[in-house]
Amino acid sequence: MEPKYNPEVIERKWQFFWEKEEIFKVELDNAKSKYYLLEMFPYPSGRIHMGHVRNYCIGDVVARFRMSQGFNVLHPMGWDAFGMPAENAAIKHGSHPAVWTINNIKEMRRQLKRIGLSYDWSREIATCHPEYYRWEQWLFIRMMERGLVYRKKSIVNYCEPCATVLANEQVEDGQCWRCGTNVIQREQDGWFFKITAYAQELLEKCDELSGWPEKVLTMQRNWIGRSEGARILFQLENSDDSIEVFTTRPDTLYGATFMSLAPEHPLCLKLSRGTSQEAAVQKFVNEALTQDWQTRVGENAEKKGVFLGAYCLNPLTGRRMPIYSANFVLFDYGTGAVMAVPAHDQRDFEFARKYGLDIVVVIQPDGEILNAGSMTEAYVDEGFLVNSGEFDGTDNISAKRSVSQKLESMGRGGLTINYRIRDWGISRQRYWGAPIPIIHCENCGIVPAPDDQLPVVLPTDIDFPASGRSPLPELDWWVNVTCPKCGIPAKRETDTMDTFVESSWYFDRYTCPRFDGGILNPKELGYWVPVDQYIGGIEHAILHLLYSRFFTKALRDLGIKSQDEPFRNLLTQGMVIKDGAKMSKSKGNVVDPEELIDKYGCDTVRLFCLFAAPPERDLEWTSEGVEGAARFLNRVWNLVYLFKDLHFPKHISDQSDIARSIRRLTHKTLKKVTDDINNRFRFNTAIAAIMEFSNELGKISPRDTMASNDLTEAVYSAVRSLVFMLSPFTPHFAEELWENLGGKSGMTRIAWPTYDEAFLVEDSLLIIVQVNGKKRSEINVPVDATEDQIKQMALAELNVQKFIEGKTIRKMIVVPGKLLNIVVG
RNA sequence: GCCUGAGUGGUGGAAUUGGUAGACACAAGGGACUUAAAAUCCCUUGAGGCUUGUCCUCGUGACGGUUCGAGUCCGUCCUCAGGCACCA
Repeated sequence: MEPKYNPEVIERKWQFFWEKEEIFKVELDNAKSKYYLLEMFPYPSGRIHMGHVRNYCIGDVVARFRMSQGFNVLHPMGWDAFGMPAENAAIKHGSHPAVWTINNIKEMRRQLKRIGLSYDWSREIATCHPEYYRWEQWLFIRMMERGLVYRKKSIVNYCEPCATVLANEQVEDGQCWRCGTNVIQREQDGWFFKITAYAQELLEKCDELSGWPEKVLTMQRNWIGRSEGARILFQLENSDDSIEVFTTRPDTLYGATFMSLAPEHPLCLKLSRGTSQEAAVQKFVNEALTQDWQTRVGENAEKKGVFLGAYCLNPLTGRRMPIYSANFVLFDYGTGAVMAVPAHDQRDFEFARKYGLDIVVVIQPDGEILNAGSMTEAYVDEGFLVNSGEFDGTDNISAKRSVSQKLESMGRGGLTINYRIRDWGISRQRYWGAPIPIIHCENCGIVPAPDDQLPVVLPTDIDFPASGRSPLPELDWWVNVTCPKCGIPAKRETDTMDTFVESSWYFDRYTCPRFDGGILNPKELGYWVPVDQYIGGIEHAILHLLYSRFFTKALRDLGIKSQDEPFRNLLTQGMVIKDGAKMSKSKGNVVDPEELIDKYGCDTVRLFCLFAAPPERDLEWTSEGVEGAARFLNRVWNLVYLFKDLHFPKHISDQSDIARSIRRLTHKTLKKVTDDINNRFRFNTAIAAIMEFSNELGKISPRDTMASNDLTEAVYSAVRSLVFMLSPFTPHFAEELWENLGGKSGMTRIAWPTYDEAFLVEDSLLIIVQVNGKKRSEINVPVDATEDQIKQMALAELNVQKFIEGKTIRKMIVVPGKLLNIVVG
């Protein structure tokens, strides 16, 4: 055994060993319990960063621990390989997105391998691979057949020079993030996934996700945004057409005095046409649509509107309600039209005051008379209906139902549930994404690519234009095809899919990554899913996790999956922070993982990542802390070196108190570490316990063991337990020590040590003695001491007597094995 | 504004079910070794007090409450972080 810890040599040695022996390769085995552990796969940006390291180290501890517990652990890794940065780099450096991506994957795979993670690399997936997106295209068509995919016109952020739709997060201050041009709102055709079909189930199933952080569930519930209310039809004056609104306050319908439409609402221009308001409305709508979002609906945005020159009729009062377009009405929510009840809605109130519109009070609170003329703000709370015809006097809560029922009987609306969540627009006018497998035919319209023509391969043998535009629409040889239905010349869809589509099902594909008989191999899928533990950043709390839940439900309804939910347990790890801020290039506080590995070895880096904070909290990076982790490993190395030649005694002839206490601490630590990893994911406290254990062992010298073979046995076992407990955290370090101690290599295949309750028994107990709840003394009592004996010993304590002298003992509270509280008065 | 979290020494954090507050580590100070430094090892380290003890008082964002006993439970409030936000 080397007298000094040399991480560079041993890390290379053990990584080679694990790879050669295929230690982490797993296969379906019905005889064994499976455990599917997954960390969110990375975007191949080129270099791994500390956030990745932290995420994957946390996962690796769990994986190795479960392996040692005898589970058949599926622990895969892959690449979320489509996306804009590849195109961006291509424009900047003149490389091809595919080449850039493949090189990045190569580099990052090399970096990940240096951390010594327990992945089954034989299952590696890159989502840009045609054999991956082939099945995504297949699924797209199946979903289309079930009505879960459709095409519609919608209003999107659009950058003209770049010729693409931009996601909201790609618009900065109203400008394109890449070219700086003002983004415009443009109506455009696009493909949508009907996630709203599952809105209710996605919401309800949140209650069953007991292994998810409450925080994430709350965010998802808010995002889905269910609200109960009514839909109401307002007939247009001099027309048979109606405007439909959604409201949560049908009880205030008698007080609706005007109507507000979102500027995007098609009726704005239609109704004002030919009226004296036509020009004003055009100007207003145009302004609202070209304005950036913050200016229009931001915190300080002014509420503005314009009369359309048209009226609709209140279905219950018959009142002529002027129709306005208002900038604060969201086209995306409800129906994009709002019945305005100024007396009972603050926005409508302000709007009515500004434009001189009628305010009619229809809800009266108890003990206060509202007067429309003197109100300074809307009354939005509960009360009784007034000015509401047959409903006068009913409380407004029950009026919600009765008013809705009346509307329903009139055919003018009824109770309904509205969701905030929108359908998922997946069309991107980008090149580097999975092609949408559709053919547009003049005769047949939209025709899916036939299954036997899948995958629709993204052409890669092309020059990538410097303009940044997708080259696909210009690629005549690719775009021009014959219609699979009627055979006439037709054109391919040139939009590609949002990259969130790939990440919505990759965890299923890991169960059978090379299967070519279908999207998923039912046998493998049935054995491995659901994911038992998913680990990743909180930034995916809504999008990725919600989309994945949606896909699992869609796959279930297609008869492919049998689970309702993809991820049984979710751990959201915190960010890596340095000098109080998230590591970023712009702040100049980035720490390069590889430099650290060069300097200290990956085991030290791993140990620090796991020790400095519990996983879900942010981790403050300090170089001193890393030094500390390295020092600890050196101390353990030296300790093991010191005791490496101890032999397990043939027979034990003596009894040693030190041996007993070492044995007790060994098993106590085993219990603590097992429990912390198993049930709590508290690696920081597990490591702290190991440190304490190691500190105690450090106090024993080899000379002590010569005198007692009882102690020899205790230390022999303690040192081996110490090394084993470190194996999930610092696996190379542990394997090397284990081997030097004569152990078998491949520790994940060796059973995790169990603790023995018999060794945990203490010789004596430390009892805290309190007087009136304040600690006044502590006493050591024999384990078998009776309550009376403990009380007598406590009362005999000098410092206790000081505080009870001259007072009456009211009672004594005994917490067995821990504490005695003497209550005096 | 609403919804989540969180607030403990100089710092990161611990205290798992209401029972010794500050484990473990970092930093700092002192000492040993060394010609010296680094490394390593040992000691001290929440604040305050004097009577220097198996001592006392205070102390977990603030103020109340429940309890024999509260970092932990309840109420009110403050601060910070994250999410949502004119959602009809």
